[in-house]
Order: sequence, then structure tokens, then C-alpha cells
Amino acid sequence: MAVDHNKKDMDIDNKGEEEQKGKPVMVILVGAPGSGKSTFCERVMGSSLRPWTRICQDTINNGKAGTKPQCLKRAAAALKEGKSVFIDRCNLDKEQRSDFVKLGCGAQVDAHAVVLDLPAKLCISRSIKRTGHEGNLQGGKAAAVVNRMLQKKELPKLNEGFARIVFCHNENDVEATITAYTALGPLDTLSNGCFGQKNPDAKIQLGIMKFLKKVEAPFQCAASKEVKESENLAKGSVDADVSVDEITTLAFPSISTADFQFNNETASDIIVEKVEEFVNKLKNARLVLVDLRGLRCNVIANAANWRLKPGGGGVNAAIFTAAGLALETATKERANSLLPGHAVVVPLPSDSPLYTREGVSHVIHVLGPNMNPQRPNSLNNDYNKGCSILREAYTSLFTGFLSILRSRSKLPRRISEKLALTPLDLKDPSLDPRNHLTNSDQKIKRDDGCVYERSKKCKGANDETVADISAPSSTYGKVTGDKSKLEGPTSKTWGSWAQALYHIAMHPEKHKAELLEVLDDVLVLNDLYPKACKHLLVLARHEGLDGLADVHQEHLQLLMTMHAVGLKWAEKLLHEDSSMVFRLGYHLAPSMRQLHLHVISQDFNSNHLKNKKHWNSFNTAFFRDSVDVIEEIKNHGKATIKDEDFQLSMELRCHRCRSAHPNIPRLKSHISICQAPFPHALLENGHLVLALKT
DNA sequence: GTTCTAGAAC
DNA sequence: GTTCTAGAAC
Repeated sequence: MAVDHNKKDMDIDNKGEEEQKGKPVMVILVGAPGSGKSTFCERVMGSSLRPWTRICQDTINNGKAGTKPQCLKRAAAALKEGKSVFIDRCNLDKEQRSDFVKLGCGAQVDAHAVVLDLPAKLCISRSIKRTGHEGNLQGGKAAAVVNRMLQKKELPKLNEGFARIVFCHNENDVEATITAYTALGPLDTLSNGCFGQKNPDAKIQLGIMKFLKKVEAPFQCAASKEVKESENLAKGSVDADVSVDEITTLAFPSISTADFQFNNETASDIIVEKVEEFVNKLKNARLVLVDLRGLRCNVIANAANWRLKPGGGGVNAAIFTAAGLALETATKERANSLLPGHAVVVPLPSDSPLYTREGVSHVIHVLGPNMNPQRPNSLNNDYNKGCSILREAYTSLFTGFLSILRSRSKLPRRISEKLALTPLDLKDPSLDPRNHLTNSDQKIKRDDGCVYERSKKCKGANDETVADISAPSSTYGKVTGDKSKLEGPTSKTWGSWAQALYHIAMHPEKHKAELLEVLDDVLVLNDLYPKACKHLLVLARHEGLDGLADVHQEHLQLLMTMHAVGLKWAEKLLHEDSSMVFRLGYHLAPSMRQLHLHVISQDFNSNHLKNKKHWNSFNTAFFRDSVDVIEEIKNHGKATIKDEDFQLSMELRCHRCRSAHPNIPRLKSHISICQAPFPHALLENGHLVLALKT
């Protein structure tokens, strides 16, 4: 310990000289918001024998935040009165400090610096907590501000005019320094010099690498380390963990500043600007710029490369490694490449280690501008373009996060439970307040290894485990026995308006005028509210098939018939207009009862396409391509019915170029002119039906 | 699934 | 002021 507060000998040595006239000191505190500056002052002033004045910029203006000149004026007055002063403001760069140091010289007073160089994580946690609304918007903002400040920090040096500088890197250092200043009587002095400094030019490490590293280690170790680390937090680790589970948290790295060599300061400004723009929309969620080991989050932003492939830069490689092959596969399903300024939300499959161990539910890949001439598509220092792309990148990122939040608020409770079911919770379930409500539920699941039927109120919430009803026969019998006529095989309650297709399928003879084709197993008709120029339905005639959830191995032939008939009609329509492109598929959770295959042209030019749900039901994972469903039934005997309801409220993206658009009218005007080729995932494996080139 | 409409967003 | 969304009712 370099702090020399116990060197009584020295104090005694100096006493003779100093006894004549006690000399005030000016202590300039240096530290980010949340580093503990005010606490430091209060602790010293609480039991010091020396007269102190604390000059706090946050409260100098009648309890409100004031200016630097106000602080200087007040400090000068206090020193003149012979009081020692604390300068309680961040003072993180030389320029901010210099006027105060000069003040000290003018007043013949020694200037000291006490640097509270504590881990960013600690500062941010405290600074979030201080707002009184932990985890809310203020929190996100505070995190970004603290991070920016720490990026810009400039540690004090003796040559700035300080007589004494003490660096505190942890709570023990802080305690020792508080003791030293508390013990500093009116006539005492502390020795001059620089104490406790370690690797002077070290920059704050902006790395998600460390944050993710614990994924590789056994979780218990990581968890206990985390607890140990956060013991120093005033609030304690228990609260911190609980709150993280309850607050949807996006951890994001600084985009483009590493490999892509974007100027750090400009990038920080853009981060703050964009975070400020979005915090108000986030309501009960949190944004955290990552430099935070042990912080648990539900959504991670990845500073991706344009190919959306693993490898390359540190953050990208780390995330792909931690999330396993599942992330690669899931990413490929959504996009094959990314344009600078864009982002793509990828829900993590439930078998990804990042999901099972860390509860991370989504990765948002985001691509920033490239300023690195060593890499392809460098912007050659064009910061006009660079800044605008970087802004777009953050906008896309936060918009994506927002879409996750919106969908999450609609998810049934069961899903959020699943997200929260991390090993830490299992270790001590009492730490989690939700467990008072849900513990018994979870016990049942674990004890008998089967999953009960979902609540009928959870509309469309058939996740894969739930759809697979393996409940005891009594439960099953009750459901089937008491079923009303409005209920289908999956026990979803269908409103009267949702029965139209079912009635047609059961009584085609009453609907002759509406039918394009009548076959033994299927009917073909125009969708009553087409969402594109051409939009047909191939309707199964079998009773008991309400949607994909009811489809099993035995229906494989039917699915193939439906596909063949759909294909036939698509080709027929292509013959009339060869510029059309068709896609064939099912809605994961259809609104209308009775299994039906959509055959829809990809122009989406229709007045009936009016809202986000319409668009997303045909352009996200909510739309299951017929060819994929058939493959799945072949291989697994049933279709995966994941909870893809959130897809319906996802941001609006062009199905061709994947650009994001703020609302339906803007999206529609874009798709009316977008000529970009379709994404590879659609062009491959017969997902799209196009005219043969002749 | 649509329609209607309050109120949010612009 | 107008535009747009999202929730309730059907």
C-alpha cells in the first residue's frame, strides 16, 4: 500500500515547521460519476478535526447543478477563510483540473488529487442506483455517460501542479485514504508525491471478451466470483442479480472503434447521442455499454462483420464462440450479410450455451462503418459518411432491442420464467422473488418430467415443449372430453370470426363461388384480404388440423399435396406474369382455424396489408416455408412450434434488402421500388418460386 | 382475420 | 394539425 497515512514519524518531523500556521489543503477529487467522490468527502468531513468545505458542482447552485466558475469562486472564498476544500466534481481531464490547481497556487495552498479509479462496473452500478430508479432509462444513460468519461479520462500528474496525488483502485485504497485525510488535523500535513499509481497509461479496456469469458468457465465459479466482486457494491449482489433478471438488459460494445478504427471520441459522442434518443422509449429496460464482467443481460449486441460469420474481431469471435453453432444457424436463417449501419435481431435457439447458461435470449448483429484502410470497404477517413452510418448502426441496434422489448412484454409468463432459470437461480431460488409464484410450477416440471398444457389464455403460445402434450391422461381426458365445439385439437379457443376457413373446408359445396379448385384433400381459394397482388390459400380438408401444431408424420402426404397444388397455382400465375415471385408457407400461429398454406406473391402490393403484424407474418420466422415444414416432418415427425409470436412485432424490414423502416407507409413505399436481389436464404432450396429464365 | 378508435408520434 | 399504431370488440 503506497498510501502513507500511518507514517507518524514524518508528521512529527514536519510538525515544528508547520505548527506555527496550519495550512489548508485543496483536495481535487478525480473520478467518474458513481466512483464515490461525495461519499469520500462526507466520510472525511464527518469526523475530521480540520475545517473542510465541500465544493460540489452537482449541488452548488442552491442544491442544483451549477457551473465550474461557481465552484472556483466558492473554493477561493473558502480557502481565503483558511478552510480546506474538497473539489467534488469529476475532474477527469487536465483542462478541467488546471483552474483549480492555479487557484491553489494563488492562495498558497497545496493542491492534492485523490483519484478514485475504481472499476467501471462499480461506478456504473452506483450511478444507475443513484437515480433512484434502478435499471430504468436513467440507468442506461448513466452507463453511457460514465463509460464515455472513463474513455476520455486523463489521470493527474504531479507536473500539473499537484503536491500530492493518491490513486485508489479499490475499496481498501479508498478506506485508507479516507483514514489519512480524516486523521489530518488542522496542523498536520501529508507527504508530497505520487502514490498508488499503476500502469499510468492504461486505457479502460473496452472488451466483451472478459464479459463473456465466464461462459467457458464452470458457472458456479463465475457466479461466486461475481458475488465476491459485487460485495463492495453498496446495494449488494442479491439485489443486483434479481434486478438484472427483471430488467431486460442490452449489453452492447462500442461499434467500429476497434477493428474498424473509428475515432473513439466521435464514436463516444454518437453513442451518448443515440442512447439519449432511445432511453425514453425503453421504459423499463437497460442499456449497458460493455466493459462489465459479470453483468447479466438478456440481449447482446455483436459488432459483426458484413458476412455475419464467426472469427475476425474480438467481440464477434467471442460471441460466436460463446453462443455455439446454434447462433450461426439461427443467424443464417435471418440474413446472410449485413450492410454498414444495419442490424439484425437473432433470437438464440434454446440449445445455445449462451441461452441456457446465461439467459441471453437474443443477439443483435450490428455492422458499423469501417475506417480501417486494411479492411474492405474502408470509408477513407470520410467522417461525414462514417458518423451518419454509425448513427444508423446504433439506431438499428436500439430499434431492434425495442422490438424485443415490445414482444417480451407480450410473452406469456412461462417464457420469462424460462429465461430467468439460470444456474444461479437454481442455486438459491429464494433469491428470486418470482419463485414465490412459480417455484411449485417448476418443481412439477422437474419431478415428473412432463409439461402441462399451456393456459388457453396464452394465445398462440405453443412453444415446442408445450405443444407436445404429455400430461397425465386425466388432464388430457378432461380437455378432450369437455371440449366445446369451438375448440380444435390443440385446445386453442377460436373466436367465431376464426372459423370461416374451417366452415369452408367442412362444407365446400356451400362455398362453390369462392373456390378456385376442389380436390379430394385440399381446396384452393383466394385469400379474402390478399396481402399481395396474388395471394391464394390451399386449404386442407381434414378435420382436426387447425394449424402446424397439429401436423404429424401421418400428414406428410397431405403436406406434400398441399405444396404441389400451391406450386401448380404459383406456376400458373407465373405464366400470366413472369415477373412475379411466389413464396409458399404456413403461419406459425394462424389466426384462422384449419390448416392452410399461403401462396403469396412477393410484391406485397395490397391495400389490405396495413400493419406490422401483416408484414411480419409473411416476412419473419413466423412464416414457415412449406419446403422446410415438409423436411421437418420427414425428419422429426412434427413441426417445431417455437414461440415466434414476438416476430410479429419486430421492426419492419424490407424482405429484399433487409433495410429497416419506421412505419408501414414508409416500408410500403420502399418495397414498391426496392430491386435488391432476395436474400440468399430465400433463393436457396426452393423457398421462392420464380419464372424460369429463358 | 377486420374494423374502430384513442392516443401516441410526428 | 395529421399520421400512425395498437388494443378491444367482433
